[in-house]
Amino acid sequence: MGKEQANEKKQGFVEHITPRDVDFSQWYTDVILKSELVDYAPVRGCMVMRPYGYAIWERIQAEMDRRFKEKGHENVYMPMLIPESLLLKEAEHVEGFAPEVAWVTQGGNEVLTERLAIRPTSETIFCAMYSKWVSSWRDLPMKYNQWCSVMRWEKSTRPFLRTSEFLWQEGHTIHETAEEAQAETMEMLEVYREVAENILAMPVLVGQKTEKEKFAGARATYSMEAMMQDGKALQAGTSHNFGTNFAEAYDIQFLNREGKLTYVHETSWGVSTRLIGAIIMTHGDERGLKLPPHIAPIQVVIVPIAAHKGGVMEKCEALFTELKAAGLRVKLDDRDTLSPGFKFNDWELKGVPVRIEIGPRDLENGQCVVFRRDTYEKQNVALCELVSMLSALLEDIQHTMFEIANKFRQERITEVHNLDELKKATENGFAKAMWCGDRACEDQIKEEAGASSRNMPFDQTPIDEHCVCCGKKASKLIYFAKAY
RNA sequence: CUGGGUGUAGCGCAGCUUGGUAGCGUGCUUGAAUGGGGUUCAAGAGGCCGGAAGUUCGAAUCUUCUCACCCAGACCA
Repeated sequence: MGKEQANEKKQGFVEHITPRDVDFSQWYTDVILKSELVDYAPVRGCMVMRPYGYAIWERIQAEMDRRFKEKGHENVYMPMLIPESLLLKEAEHVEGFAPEVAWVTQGGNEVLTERLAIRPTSETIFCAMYSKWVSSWRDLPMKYNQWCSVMRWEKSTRPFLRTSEFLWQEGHTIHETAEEAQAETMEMLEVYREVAENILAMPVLVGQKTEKEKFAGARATYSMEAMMQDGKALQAGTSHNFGTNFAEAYDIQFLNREGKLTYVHETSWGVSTRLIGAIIMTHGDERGLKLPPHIAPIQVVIVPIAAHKGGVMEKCEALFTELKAAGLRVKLDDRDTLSPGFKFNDWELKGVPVRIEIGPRDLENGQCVVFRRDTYEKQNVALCELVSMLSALLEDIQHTMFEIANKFRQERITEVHNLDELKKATENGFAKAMWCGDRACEDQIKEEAGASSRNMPFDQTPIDEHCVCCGKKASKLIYFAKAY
């Protein structure tokens, strides 16, 4: 916050947050710190996830994990350390990750004979184990997932979006055929899309990454891309098909149905705590966080007014019990030194979807005041009808948040036909364009517009015959945007 | 990694030009009143000024080095 702002007479709702439209980056930093999602750690590039932030991650985990298991995956846990010799087996993979690997070189007082990588991702160690575990086509598929943290020695970091250590989930599967591996890759991408849109209320574009942007060692990478409120893209999840690339490097073979030794087809897919950053930058507003009800750690907060007066607190406690029993994630704010006004702002900053106010006036009328965070609307609701209306209200908020985000995104996706249009479109949104498929054009667009290719949608209905960059015959429909 | 900026009480800042051992707001503690959009009054606690070295009788202030964070790029998830 600037000096002038800090010295101004304080008024309004959240004067301690930099306005979103003034400085989006600073707004983001202010929101995540003030809403107590994270704090900076005493280690370079790392963050501490505080209870409220971690609770959001736990909600995301729960939603994802349930779906993974429904699709037949099992959770495992692999070691955090990877011997250098193991990491080095797949050349492209090494080249991609080597610059940002952190190494353990000493244990106690002894210098290690072989240094150990702190996993930047676990393909290599999964491969080592899979090669040990698979021998027959009857063993396939193997569909494992792990929840863990990984470490990448990043040069510049930002809470949730890019930190040296981050929490994620990495699914690793091996299959008998190329078709099965491709189906798995698509199926998990669809799981990600469904959670992003239905649970996080965040519209995403799914599609295939270009050769330039694909994962190191993958035959094909698919992603979901979300648009933040500054018009920049955030890669929110990836799903990779490795074909037999890793299998050949790590010797993962099995006897097929014809009795011939064959390489497995492998996939991997992951989402990280970056999703929390995506939620913040998709939905947040001038008052702070705005959490979709499905992942909000607290869906409903009850704020007593004049709590010491006859019956108020008792009524609040009864209501708390009732809502909790109805399956809602509810919190009673019984802090006795804070004024109601302070609490209103506090819970809005923290993004709680619904607030209930109950005071002496309400008790007389047998009602309460219900406030919704997404639209700021307040209404009086009879206490006897409260429980039944709340679940409908939460669903409506969830739906409305998606619609608003979707409308915002649609308005900022522009079909472009030349480089100038692309530059303009990517200043505050995505450009939808045709591309010849040459790396040179992709590089030139990055150079001139500062925009990178995001992905190529599955619906390839062309919008032009010519490449947006070189004007030659175009072969692909593709999105470009500035990215985080 | 390149360019710019910032580190002084939990948080936000002033003090630095012109050296003399630290101040404001807010928060925190205690008490009382108040309570429907960041309450009020009173009394308190809290900092070797990011770290190291140097100049000096004396350094938050001057010099050098270093670390961390923020912003914009480059690079990467």
